[in-house]
Amino acid sequence: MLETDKKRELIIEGAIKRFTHFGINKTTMNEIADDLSVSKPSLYYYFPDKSSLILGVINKIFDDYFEAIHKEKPAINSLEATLANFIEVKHRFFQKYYMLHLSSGSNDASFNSDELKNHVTKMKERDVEIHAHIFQAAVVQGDIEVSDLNKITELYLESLAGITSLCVMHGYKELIPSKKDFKVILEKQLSLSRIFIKGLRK
Amino acid sequence: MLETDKKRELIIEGAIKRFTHFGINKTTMNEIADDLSVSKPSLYYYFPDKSSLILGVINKIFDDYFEAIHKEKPAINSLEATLANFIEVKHRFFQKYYMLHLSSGSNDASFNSDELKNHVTKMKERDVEIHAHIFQAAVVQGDIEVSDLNKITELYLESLAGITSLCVMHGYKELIPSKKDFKVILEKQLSLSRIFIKGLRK
DNA sequence: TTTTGACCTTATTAATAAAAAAGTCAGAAA
DNA sequence: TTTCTGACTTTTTTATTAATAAGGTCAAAA
Repeated sequence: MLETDKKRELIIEGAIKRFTHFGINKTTMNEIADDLSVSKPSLYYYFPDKSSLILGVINKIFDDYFEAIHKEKPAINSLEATLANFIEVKHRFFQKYYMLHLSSGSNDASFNSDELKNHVTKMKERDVEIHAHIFQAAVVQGDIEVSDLNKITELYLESLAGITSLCVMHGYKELIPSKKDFKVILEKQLSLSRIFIKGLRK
Repeated sequence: MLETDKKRELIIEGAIKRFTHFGINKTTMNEIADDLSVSKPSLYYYFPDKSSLILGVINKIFDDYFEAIHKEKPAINSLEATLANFIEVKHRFFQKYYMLHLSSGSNDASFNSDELKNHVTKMKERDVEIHAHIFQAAVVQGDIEVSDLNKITELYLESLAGITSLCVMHGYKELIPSKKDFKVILEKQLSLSRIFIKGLRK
């Protein structure tokens, strides 16, 4: 049983390598199997279909993300600094897993099934919860003032995601944004975040 | 010469009707000609190709938009109220001309030529100028404080456009967003605008 | 319990033919 | 001379089909 979980992890890691390099749709189950020097039916022994493998990949990535976010949490006491750190964490993941198109409109051609879309949606809801919690702490501290905590948190995250979305589709001639493009996005988000937080102050 | 301009206007208006209803790509030059009870070569007498007709359409729409914005300008003295009015004006145009996809990433499949893309970009730059002017007035009045006027104005408009972009692609199962979707976008934008402005206050 | 070669089925891609739309031009109408 | 048109050509899009590739299964072996 423990061995089984280990094998699953190995497969997921192999899949991630292919996915991040060539994208989900351009990666075949055979290629993943060959990379690991196993046969295709072996893969299907651990994952009933490609979708569930993708789901496993997404789960792993989001687990890593939430862990990284969690590590940042207790670091600093200032709302602005905490959120800036969160943005940087998200940015690292965005850059690393860009080819999977987990962000933007969330529903890329990569995600065929509704199950996958719903799952990504759920992950985003968890992200909102975490951010709402941070905002709540700042409210308690008397740092900021919000009417509807959840609504404002969603608006905050959506405004940041919107920046990404626009920047990505603006320069969509290239398959993958340049280092510079990524940097521009990050700086815009940090700037917007600062203004947004200041706008919530009493 | 005056007659020629009038004919051009008539053709543009006919094209707008088709474009807003079926989209640019699903409208043929023959259909536009038939609607106006003229032959296709007549159209080509006034516009050398379809692109230039599209350009004429875009020009007219943006002229109307800037005129509507201009009418709102002197109305109120408060920055927040002025920007709210601007958002509502833009929203009306966004709704009315949604099928042309002038907003979002600006470069839709509708715009084949680079010329059209550049033109829309120019129109957006003018929009930034107008907004920057409004911000500048508020700076002079001591209402707000901005380090880089143009950068902040662009960030402001981009954050609003990002909201639209995300909302549109989120519910892209339907060809056209529902009345409710439009309303949600408007309210999010107004809310974000308020917070953003407050975040610029001293 | 885990793995595989051989197999089947479904989805993607490639090639080609058919249809439609963009664009032209000589000449007619105003 | 300016504006307009029927008839035409060229280019693009769409539909059809064949070929290939990828997803997925199963009996049997390790």
